Amino acid sequence: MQAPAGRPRRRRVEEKERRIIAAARAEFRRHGFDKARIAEIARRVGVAEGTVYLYFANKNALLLAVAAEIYDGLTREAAAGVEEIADTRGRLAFLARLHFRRLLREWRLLVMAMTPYKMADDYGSTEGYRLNRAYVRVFDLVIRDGVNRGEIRADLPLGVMRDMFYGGLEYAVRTHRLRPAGSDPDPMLDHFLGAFAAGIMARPAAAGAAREAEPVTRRLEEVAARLEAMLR
Amino acid sequence: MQAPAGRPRRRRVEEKERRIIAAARAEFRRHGFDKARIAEIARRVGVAEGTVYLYFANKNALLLAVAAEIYDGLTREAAAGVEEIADTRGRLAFLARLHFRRLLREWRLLVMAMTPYKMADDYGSTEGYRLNRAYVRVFDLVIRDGVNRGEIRADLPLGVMRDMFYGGLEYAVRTHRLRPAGSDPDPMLDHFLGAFAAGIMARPAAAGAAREAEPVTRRLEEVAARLEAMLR
Amino acid sequence: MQAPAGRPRRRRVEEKERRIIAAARAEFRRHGFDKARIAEIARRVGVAEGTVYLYFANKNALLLAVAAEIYDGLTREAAAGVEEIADTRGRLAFLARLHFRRLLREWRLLVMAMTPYKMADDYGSTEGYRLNRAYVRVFDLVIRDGVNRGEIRADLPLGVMRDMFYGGLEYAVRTHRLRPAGSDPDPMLDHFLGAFAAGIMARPAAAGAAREAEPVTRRLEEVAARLEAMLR
Amino acid sequence: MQAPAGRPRRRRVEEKERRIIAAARAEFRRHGFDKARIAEIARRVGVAEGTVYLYFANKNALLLAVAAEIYDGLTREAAAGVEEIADTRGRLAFLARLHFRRLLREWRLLVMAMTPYKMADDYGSTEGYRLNRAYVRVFDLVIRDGVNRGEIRADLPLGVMRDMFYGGLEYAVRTHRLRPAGSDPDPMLDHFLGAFAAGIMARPAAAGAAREAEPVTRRLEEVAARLEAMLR
DNA sequence: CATGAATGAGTATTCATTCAT
DNA sequence: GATGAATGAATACTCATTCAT
Repeated sequence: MQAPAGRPRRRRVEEKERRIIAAARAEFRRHGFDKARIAEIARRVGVAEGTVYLYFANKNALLLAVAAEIYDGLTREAAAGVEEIADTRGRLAFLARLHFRRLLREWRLLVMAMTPYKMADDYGSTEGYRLNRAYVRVFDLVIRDGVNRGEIRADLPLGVMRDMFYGGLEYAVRTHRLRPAGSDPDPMLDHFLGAFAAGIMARPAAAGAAREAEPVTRRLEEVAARLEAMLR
Repeated sequence: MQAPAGRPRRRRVEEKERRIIAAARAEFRRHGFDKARIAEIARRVGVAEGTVYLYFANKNALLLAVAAEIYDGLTREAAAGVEEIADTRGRLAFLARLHFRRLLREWRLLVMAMTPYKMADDYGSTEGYRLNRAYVRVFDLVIRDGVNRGEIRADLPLGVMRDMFYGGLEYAVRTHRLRPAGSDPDPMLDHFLGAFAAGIMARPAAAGAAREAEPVTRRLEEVAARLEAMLR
Repeated sequence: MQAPAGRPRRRRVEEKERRIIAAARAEFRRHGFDKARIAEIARRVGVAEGTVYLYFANKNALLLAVAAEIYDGLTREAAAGVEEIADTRGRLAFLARLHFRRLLREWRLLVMAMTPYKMADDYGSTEGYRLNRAYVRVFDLVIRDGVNRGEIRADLPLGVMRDMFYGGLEYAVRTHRLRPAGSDPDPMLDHFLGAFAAGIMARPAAAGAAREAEPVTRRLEEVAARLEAMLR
Repeated sequence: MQAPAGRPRRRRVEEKERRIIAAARAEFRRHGFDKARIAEIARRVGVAEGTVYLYFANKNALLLAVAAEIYDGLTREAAAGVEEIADTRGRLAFLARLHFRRLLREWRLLVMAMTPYKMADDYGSTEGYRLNRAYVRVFDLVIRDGVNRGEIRADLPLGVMRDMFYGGLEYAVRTHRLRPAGSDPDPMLDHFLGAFAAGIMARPAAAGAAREAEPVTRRLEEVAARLEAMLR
């Protein structure tokens, strides 16, 4: 009834791989790719340097594994969250917030993982590219679903929306990082989503007219507020 | 009786500085930052390596000077172009195309010039940041002007629009680079502008219902303007 | 009633040893000693790396086994060929051609097998040395036989002839390798043998004057032999 | 009257190059190529490691420089010695002794320098090959001169003689190294030269006969010496 | 202003060999 | 006998930057 020896050993191997990735993740986060030292990663895991190379061909492969782990997590969270939300707008809000938060919290690591390292010209054929595709597929599905439901404009190429969404979010994180620590990003995200939705959502006739009037009424309210202030 | 040597000497110095920057730009473009060699830059200019250090404190300063040159050009082109266009939408189209083209053509150099700052924790206090601010100020003016004209929603923070615009464009370039060489980016840019405008414009003169609402909102707008004038 | 397992098992073991040597030979030939990888040898044989070390103490021992195999083959061929040839000159011609061809064909492997010993200070106590001795013994026997028959000068130390023969041949191969591929080495080998024979043969039945001197020297030789016999 | 600054600096540079080569020579001799450490060479010269690379592109270039120095010395000595000797046989004896002694004294370094390093297949296009050619050219001239004087057989290709000469000598050194330290190599060298000369020298009728008798008379003299010893 | 020789820190990677199973 | 995961030593080379002239 002894379990075949292969199993536990195999499990130990997978366990070790995970620990190496975890250590690498910490090291990359702390020091960036170039200054991360394989020796330090090995030391943390408690193995010899050579052992790292039994699991990963080289430093780049290690970064890729870290990136894959991050992307996997992101993709899973994104997919799970989307499944629990019914309306397109809500789904986009969820994806935006998820992406924004993760990017903000692990800026250095994620930029490193997402920016094709060293601006490779062959990014398209990269493993990193495939990881990215898998992640944004969740976004794509949300959009396609929204188009089918008539909520999203059918005339816009998906790629344009995607670039505007994720590009805008990345820049938004960058901007947010310039603000004092602890600033609440939610109002900004609301605006972002508002603009993005306005850009891509189909306009049901009535709602459209109402929305067009929105800024004007808002300005009127501002004027009113000022008048009130004067009278007080 | 000594002729004022300062001028011509100064001119010679500036001339040499320009030549160093030009050589650096070529070298950075060809090899990227890390593999660019100061020695090669000096050789091209025809000076000793040490001489480069009389003009620039270090390699980073050299990259910064190159970036500054690029940004200056961009900023000038952007400002000049905007001045010749009357309507906001046309201005944005111009800025988008300009940015897209430059980024596409000098992707490596521009990403290089921007990436270190992306990851830096003190980006806000960076010279690179200041260069960037000067450049996007053109965009900001276009937007503010558009808001004043009532063409652009007044409720959206400028920063959100800016991030969506430039973030979206950067990602669009990245996407475009994955397509076969020579692909025409214009249709995509049109869609991008369409979506962006729809997101931020107060009245993309489009939807039928919206059009009917027009007289009403216009009258409201006029009322608001008069009230504002009174308050000022 | 247990069948004597030793035999077949032993046979299997020897079989595996042979296969390892064969794989090592191929690997060494292809990549040279330093770049030959034990792992690749094991893979080819279809055993684990550790298994190789059950048969050979280390990489050097493996090279030695390969060298031994080569030397054994050479030695056997040399001995067999010499046995079938009657005259000394013909025997030397055979040995020269055999050595030349083998060295030419397996230059890299054979130089590799010999070079470490070239430089080692303890070459004399080396296994490689013993292998070499066994091989050149065939040459030695030919020479001794030739001396006994009066065909070869008795005054020359055997070692001198041996060094000239094999040293000359090794350099001849080296020279031949510089010539265009496919060049015919035979004319060169004929000249080599001619010069070598002229150098060591007692009477290259050639020069006229030498023939006249023959009776005199023969008589002197006889006197010397008699005196020597007395002294012994 | 100040000497141009270029000179002494240039002289210092050449001086440093010499010192690096000398240190490398010592290091290579002691440890062989692979185990020689650039760091140690730099330390001995008293410069930084990087400085070594200002003078030599890499470790191989350094070995080549050492080899060149050795070859230059050998070539010069060989040429000078030959010039002072009139007869071909004497010249060959000189060259043989010179080569033998140098090879014996600096066996490791010279084998390293002479053996095309790592058995390169493109030895023919190697700088090492050119150095070697320059050296053996002295031998070639001696031979050609001997042929012109009628002392050396005109029917033998020069390459054959060269290979036999230097190949034989290399093997002779190897053999000699197996003998007890301090053994006198001269008798062996005499025999070597005797055999070599017999192999390549043209035989003037008379001299030929005398020469044939030589070994016999030598043996007679040995016998006489032993008889004398008995009578003493 | 200009030179250019000298500096020296800093690390990924390989692979023969071992030994617990 | 066989396995194969783990070990760990060992080092050439680059190039931005400096500073004596």
